[in-house]
Amino acid sequence: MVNGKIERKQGEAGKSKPLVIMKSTLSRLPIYYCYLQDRMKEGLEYVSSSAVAESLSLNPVQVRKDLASVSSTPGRPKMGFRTEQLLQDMKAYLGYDNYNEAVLVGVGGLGKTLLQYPGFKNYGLNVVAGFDVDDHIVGKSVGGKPVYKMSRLENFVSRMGIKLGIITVPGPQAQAVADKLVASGILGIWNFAPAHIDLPAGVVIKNENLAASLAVLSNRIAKD
Amino acid sequence: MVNGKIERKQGEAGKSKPLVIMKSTLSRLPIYYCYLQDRMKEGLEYVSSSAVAESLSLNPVQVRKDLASVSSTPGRPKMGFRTEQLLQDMKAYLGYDNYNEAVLVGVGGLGKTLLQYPGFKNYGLNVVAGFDVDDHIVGKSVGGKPVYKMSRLENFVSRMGIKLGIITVPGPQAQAVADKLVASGILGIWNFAPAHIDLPAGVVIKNENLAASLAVLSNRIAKD
DNA sequence: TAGATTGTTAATCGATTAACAATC
DNA sequence: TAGATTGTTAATCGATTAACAATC
Repeated sequence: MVNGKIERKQGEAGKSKPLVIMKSTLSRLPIYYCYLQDRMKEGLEYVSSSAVAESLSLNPVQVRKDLASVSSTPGRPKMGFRTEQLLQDMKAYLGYDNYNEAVLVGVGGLGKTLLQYPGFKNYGLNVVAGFDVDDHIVGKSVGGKPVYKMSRLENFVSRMGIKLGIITVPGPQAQAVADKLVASGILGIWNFAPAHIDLPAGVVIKNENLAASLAVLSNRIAKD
Repeated sequence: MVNGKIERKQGEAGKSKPLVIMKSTLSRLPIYYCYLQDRMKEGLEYVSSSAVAESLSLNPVQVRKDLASVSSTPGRPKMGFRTEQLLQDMKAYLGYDNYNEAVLVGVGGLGKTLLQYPGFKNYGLNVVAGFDVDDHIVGKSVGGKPVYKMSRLENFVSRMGIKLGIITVPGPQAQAVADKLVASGILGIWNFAPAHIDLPAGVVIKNENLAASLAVLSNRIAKD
């Protein structure tokens, strides 16, 4: 009994931070991050979760929990969180400190846009090259990034040890591209193609689906 | 008591379909739709929810419920749903039958891509024009869509009675653009700008946030 | 002190998943 | 009939929101 009590106490002292952060929290962090950067520029030394909630139209409790789950130091009553510290904690947690390299496959309309999108570097993402089957674009460079032919994909990815692949090919080719990426050692796929992709366990995927977003939006417009 | 019973019975007979469909279901419908189109092309007359679930790596119960919530006719045991009928029901529910007109503001990299994206017409979306401040692009046409100067936005939107606005301007300008759109009578905003937008009640917004998606994906890669 | 803000525990909500009876 | 599939009701899970005590 006494032992149990002591162990519990030690356990409680040990848990400084939750090991995992809720997925929903994670997807809000970049929004906070962006907002805090603006406040930082304004020279605001402290920021309260209530202020953040108010500005971003979120529930204050939700914001408080979200911030608490990443902040290395607890918020101070009546003050809130130190803006700079909080930004740094988020930056570290989101991995914006060290670049994550990625390749992009399919340099069409959307692919081209993403390849030259300058914003990714703020999110710790560095798209190092594009790949395409079209001879008209292979060999060119888009936004300073080289475009190689598909046959070089596997060698490039495995040699550079790249872990993230962005798929922007037409739907029917998505699975084949994914298979190649996986075979080269990719661990995560960001899929913009309108197609379902089957993957072996251990490889994670995030599907970006404009049609799904649009469906929700249109439906809400229609109803009101 | 007897009355109560009768009324309950009538109520049950009356509810042919749920009036509202879960948001999560709604966002899966386009995925089913796409899948069913492929099966249709293959000439498959019937399709079962178990087969759909298997192919799309979803839970069979979830798929069954989703399909049941849009299908005008119940699925038949041992058979499943008539592919053609189900496609038609989804098409109707998602509003893919009648075009929803939209304007796009900010014809930069992403804006240009979306303006000329041919896929939207499959989703019942017709982006009729783009607007921008840059004189170099104003007056040109992108993917067959005219690009007008910003000063024409409000007049254009209100005169054409357009209900949906797509925002692809840099973050700091998003709020001002949204205000103009709302003033012109827009009911829904599809926001691709990395910024929070405040809106009056009655106007719905869907924020598209690549940084959020990326955060979730990177985190899952890092952990595994 | 009073009031604003914090963190935590409990209640609610929405969505998914499990269990099962009904049907062809 | 047996088996695959359906629809529905109940249990579980994850996330949000409400309630409240603690702190500066």
